[in-house]
Amino acid sequence: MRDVAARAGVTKQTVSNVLNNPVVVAPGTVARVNAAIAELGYVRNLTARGLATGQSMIVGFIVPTVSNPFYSEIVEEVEACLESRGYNLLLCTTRGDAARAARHLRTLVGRSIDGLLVAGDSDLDSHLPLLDNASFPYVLCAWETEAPANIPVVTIDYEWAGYLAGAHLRDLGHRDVAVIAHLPAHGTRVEGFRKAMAEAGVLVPDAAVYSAVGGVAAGQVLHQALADHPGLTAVMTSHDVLALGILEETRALGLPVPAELSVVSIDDVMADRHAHPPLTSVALPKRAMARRAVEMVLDSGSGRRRATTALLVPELVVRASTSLIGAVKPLPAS
Amino acid sequence: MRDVAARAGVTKQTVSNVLNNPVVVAPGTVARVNAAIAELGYVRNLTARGLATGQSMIVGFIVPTVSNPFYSEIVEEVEACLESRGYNLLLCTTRGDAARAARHLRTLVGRSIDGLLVAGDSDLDSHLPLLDNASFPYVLCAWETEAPANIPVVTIDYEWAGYLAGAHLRDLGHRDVAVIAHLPAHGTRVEGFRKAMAEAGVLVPDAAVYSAVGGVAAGQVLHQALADHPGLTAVMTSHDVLALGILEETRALGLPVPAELSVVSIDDVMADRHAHPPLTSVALPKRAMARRAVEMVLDSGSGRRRATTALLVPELVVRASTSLIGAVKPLPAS
DNA sequence: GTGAAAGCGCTAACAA
DNA sequence: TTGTTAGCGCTTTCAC
Repeated sequence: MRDVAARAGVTKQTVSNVLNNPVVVAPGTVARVNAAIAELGYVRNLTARGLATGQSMIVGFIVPTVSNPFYSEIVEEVEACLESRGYNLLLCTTRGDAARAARHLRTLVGRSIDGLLVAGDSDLDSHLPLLDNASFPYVLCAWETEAPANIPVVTIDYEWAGYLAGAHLRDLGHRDVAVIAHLPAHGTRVEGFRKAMAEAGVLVPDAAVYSAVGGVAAGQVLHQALADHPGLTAVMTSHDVLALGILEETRALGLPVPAELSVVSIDDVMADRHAHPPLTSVALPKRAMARRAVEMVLDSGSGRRRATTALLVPELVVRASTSLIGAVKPLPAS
Repeated sequence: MRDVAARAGVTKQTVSNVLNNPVVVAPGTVARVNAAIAELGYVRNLTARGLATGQSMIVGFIVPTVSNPFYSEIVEEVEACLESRGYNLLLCTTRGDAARAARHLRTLVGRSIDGLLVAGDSDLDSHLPLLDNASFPYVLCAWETEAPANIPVVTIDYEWAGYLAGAHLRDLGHRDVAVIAHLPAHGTRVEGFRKAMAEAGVLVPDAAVYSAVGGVAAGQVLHQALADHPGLTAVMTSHDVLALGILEETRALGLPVPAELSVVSIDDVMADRHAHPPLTSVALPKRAMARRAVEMVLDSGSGRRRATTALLVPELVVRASTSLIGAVKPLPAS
């Protein structure tokens, strides 16, 4: 910067002024400075700028993993929003490792990042106090369990998502249903589901709620559920990874969906559209949540700084994996 | 830091010394300083440290997307390696947008990051000169097209991957084959495939090489290929997303795999294992590549700084989607 | 083993 | 409109 200043016959400060907007600089000077910048191939050092301003133009994001379509979509949207506002993304994954999550948190506090988004409750709950020393705003994101008070959180109404799935099955006439869920993480979704079924007077017993991690496991669990509940007409899964696994399994079993078993899920991942049959799922507004979260951290300086909660509402997307109970069975696909 | 120093009755410098290894500090002093740090909840400012040392402990990574299993796996491994060495990851996605890629590159040059990994050749080829001004080492990664000379690159022998797929089909006796590929990006893989087939004297004509982006499109293209080549006994796809789409389609078509059509692919994504049938695929050593790339950028300071090229070799993983030509057809799954 | 001084490259506030 | 002075929080060099 000093070199640029010298070459343009001005001081560092003037160079700084043409680089930043606020101060008006004489057109001639601007031209000379820009010429010098171009000739020297100068790029301003953002670290130094960050130290001087206290703004790093970096936002951190702690996420459990990126190899899950739910999170990878959120990460992409967050990155896109940040980029459009001139920020960069510092990505940290926890991978189900609480110690690692804590390490990340500690490092981030030391970095003067301009904000932090935290998704993936399970690994972090207990370590959140580390952020007390943080000099930047942070918001919790995609938080499914009870969020600590006084911390802004933008999340989805997961219970409502479960309710919508349940109401759908209920309205289709299903009464003998099972749930396959990623527990305990998705407990809220199951509660919502139960509430919807309860409105038709049907109680979903614990014996009809199975736990599974991953699509393959879900497939196995389906066998169990089918054996336990011979009258079963429908299944809800707590997220699409499980549902996709179940769809695979029904195909192997020769069990026609939705004719003999309706399957409804939660998340609405892109692959759902192309599943066989296309999966009925409650769409979680991931991208909207991502955008909201970014706005929230970045704008938390201006205006009120109080903890706010944004609760986005999911919507049912009906495709072909659910049908009225007792509907005529179509012939198996030729 | 000044406060810590005051509380411990020493100077900033001494605090700095206990924080960093090199200088030996009296045990008593160390204890007092650490106590002060703990009491004050002090965390050292990495921006300031970065400005002073020229080391930010941040490595950048430019990738096309994270919602593709190939890249998300690489991103995860890169992040893990960096974390274990005390670095953080600055993630940039290009999303097939060259302008955006260029913007990212420009910003990164201004950040004093300690290194940069660049994957996703197609969007960036032409903008690479922007890195000439960079003050940090960078390495190209997962580069499939011709890499610019004099830049270190760690990638995979994609042609060999194609060759392995071809050799597998060839050794199984297949002669009438088609290729469905993400072109032009995966052209190298197709070339390798052709070489393997050529060794059995079979020429794969351009008319048997189809282009498709995405699994659904691949499914459509399969119809076309089947119509064009009635004698078709095997298909190679250039990556697993396409193969998975094709497997779905064969199921809808009632075309048994591998009895009537063998399918071999390239990549070996986790989902392959659980596909129906499990997909035979040439495994690209993504995680090894990620590790190598991280080592390469971070260690490029020490020792020789010359451009090096690491070419990792893929390996065929035989599962159940390929079989000897003319093998007995199993009955369709009950 | 510890302290004092200088400086990393930039911006903030004010003075000219 | 431009220049001057300070200082962001840390490390480095060297003297004590």
